[in-house]
Amino acid sequence: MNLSPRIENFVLHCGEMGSRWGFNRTIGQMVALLVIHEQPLTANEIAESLKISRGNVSMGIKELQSWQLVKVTHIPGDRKEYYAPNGSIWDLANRVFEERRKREIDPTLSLLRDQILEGSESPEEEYAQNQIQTIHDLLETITKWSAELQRLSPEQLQTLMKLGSSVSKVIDLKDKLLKKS
Amino acid sequence: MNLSPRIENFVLHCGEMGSRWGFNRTIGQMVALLVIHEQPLTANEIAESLKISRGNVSMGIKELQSWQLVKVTHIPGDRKEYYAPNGSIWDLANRVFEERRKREIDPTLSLLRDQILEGSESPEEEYAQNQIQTIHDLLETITKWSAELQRLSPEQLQTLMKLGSSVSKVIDLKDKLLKKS
DNA sequence: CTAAAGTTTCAGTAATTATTGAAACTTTAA
DNA sequence: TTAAAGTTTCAATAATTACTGAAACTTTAG
Repeated sequence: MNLSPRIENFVLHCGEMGSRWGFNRTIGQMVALLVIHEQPLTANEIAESLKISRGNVSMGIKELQSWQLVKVTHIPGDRKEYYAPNGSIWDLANRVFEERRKREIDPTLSLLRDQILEGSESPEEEYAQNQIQTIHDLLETITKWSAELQRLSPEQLQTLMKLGSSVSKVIDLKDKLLKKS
Repeated sequence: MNLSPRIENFVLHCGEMGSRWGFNRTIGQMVALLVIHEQPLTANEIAESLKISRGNVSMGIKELQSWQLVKVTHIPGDRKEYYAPNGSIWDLANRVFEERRKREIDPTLSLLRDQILEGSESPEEEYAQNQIQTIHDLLETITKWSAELQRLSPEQLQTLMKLGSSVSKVIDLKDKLLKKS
């Protein structure tokens, strides 16, 4: 399994970006490789293509499954496991987005909720408590909004995204709508 | 500078989350501390509160400035530098969001653009090229959309966010609007 | 100009995170 | 039932990233 220079370029880049996207180099490379290949690949092919150990691939697959980014397929008469991306590019991006929300926002939201329940004891903590409330509200809004986006169909999302510079017009529109009813 | 248990709790949590938010533990703690304190703090106070070295604070401040998250203030007759959050919670979140877009999306977008220009040579690369195009389009849409959000006033953004479950209604509305005109 | 107050830098080291590879485990064809 | 094919686990180690603290640098009051 030798990669063409161009594909190798893409795969290596995704490896470098991997850690910024919430995983590590190997995993970034693995996603890239799977996405760019029409046919599913075996663990050995992945290891060979990326020049990494078989064990590393196994751990990577496991991680990618926890992100729901790969699926396993089989070829009749062949007992090897073949791996492929779990859905379209759009599906994958959505899952990464969702998973990151879980890791980056949810734990904090839950801590802040608890802290708000406790109330502020000393007057010195009054300001702190206020700031915590503000952060909490912000995170909650983001969470609700992102859940909302997840609920939209890809087509609706496309429409929304493509609204582009007319977003503010839509907001105005919504205001008018509210006033009428 | 001793922190109350509750504030310490918050600060430590932000430290743990720091790396998930795109920086490191120290920096997460520093932002938390600055945000929770009404008065600006000196570098020494920060070092003492967080029990970290003075040098580490200096590097942290530098990093926070590159994210545009802190501002420096002075007290007349005192030549020490005092640090405070650079704007409201909402401003800070916005900056983090923007900065992360720059680090996580822009480099890839630029690589993909180049790769698309090169075109696909072998037919074997045809599929790869297609996938790259799809990723490119997705990232470009996200970029445009996020620039759009940055342009909205906080109030407009609030309105948009609070649309919540009526987002899809607004999209339908927009469709109707388009058909009329 | 100079010394005191304050800040930054960076080489060395500590802490964390990723990777290998060999051994253990699992599955299946015969 | 067993041995060959395939997969997973995990202790050891490599690679990366973060932190300290002492020395160098900068600023300013007198």
